[in-house]
Amino acid sequence: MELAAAKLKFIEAWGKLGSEWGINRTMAQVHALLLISPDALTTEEIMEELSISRGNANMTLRDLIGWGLIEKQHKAGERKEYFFADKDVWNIARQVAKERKKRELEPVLKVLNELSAVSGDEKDPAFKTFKKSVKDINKLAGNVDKTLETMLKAEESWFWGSVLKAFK
Amino acid sequence: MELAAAKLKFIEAWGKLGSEWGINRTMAQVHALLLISPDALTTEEIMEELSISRGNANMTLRDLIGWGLIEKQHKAGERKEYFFADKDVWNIARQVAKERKKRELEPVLKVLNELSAVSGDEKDPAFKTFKKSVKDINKLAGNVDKTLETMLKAEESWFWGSVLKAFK
DNA sequence: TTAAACTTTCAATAATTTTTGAAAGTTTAT
DNA sequence: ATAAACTTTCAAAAATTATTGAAAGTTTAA
Repeated sequence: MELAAAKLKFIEAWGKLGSEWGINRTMAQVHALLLISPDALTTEEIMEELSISRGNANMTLRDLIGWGLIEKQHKAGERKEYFFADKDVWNIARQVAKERKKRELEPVLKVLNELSAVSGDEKDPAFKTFKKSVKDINKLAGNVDKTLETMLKAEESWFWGSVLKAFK
Repeated sequence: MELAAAKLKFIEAWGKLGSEWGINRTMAQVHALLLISPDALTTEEIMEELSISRGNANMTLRDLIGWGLIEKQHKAGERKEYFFADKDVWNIARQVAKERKKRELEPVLKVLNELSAVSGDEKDPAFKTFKKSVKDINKLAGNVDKTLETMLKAEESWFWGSVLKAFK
């Protein structure tokens, strides 16, 4: 396969994966484009490459900056803003994990903790089932949380080395 | 908090989390409802409880069966179908991991492998950057895959015991 | 200060996803 | 065979989410 076709396929696959996991397709595609681009690109170039409007490009780029996945770059003597993606895949994974933990997991954990304090009749099957589910989910979520915390602080090789050795 | 209010809050939170992770909100809510219900419920009861239409309830229940999260139950002498959810949270986590791996991760891994075979000029920065990204993502995905494989086969206590011990 | 170059905003529109509900289909009992 | 009880389908409608593009805003250079 030629590079040009491969790029398109990569961008498409990344966009699809993103949308299946609750991330805007265009945002994933812009990220993919910057990830495989050796140089920083302008809004203009991104609009062109992905056939999207100026407004869409601008909003998507701001979102990606908000996710900590891309940065602005300024070139000497030029007014235009250039954008580039962190190319370190482990950093990307950690950044996504960090943001989703903060935006989505933590609010749910907060609710689950509030729900742990539900009051009712210990003899009522509905009450017992509810409490057990909340408790079990809390326990699982706690383990996920600890693992993510470790991941966020860890070097890639140490992290996977530890995990995979543990499964020997 | 009273049980009735707590149930509503749980169903709402589960629905929100689902939708943020690419799972239909109603599907997550129906799952939440069955998860905290000590008995199997009929389509009628689910429609009533969540204020959704018959068609929606039927489709959602079929989807949940497809995900391996709920099952039909037949009661002696009754025509109606009853639905109940597996209450084991570790089983649920494994089932979701298994399905998403199959439906979403594996197709992407397939594409990434095809993209590894891209041909081009080794001196071209665009080519080098593309290959490196694909290679790095492949490596990360491979580690995720191994970890998921282990998770799918493992008992909860062994799995988390191993993981958390590794991070000591 | 002016104007050109560039970025941001946001109301309107388009696209996608979800839901409805009535009709069609199926199963069971008599 | 019939009818009641129940399930499934799917075209149309509603709701949600994403995108456009022109106008407004900002920055820089002369």
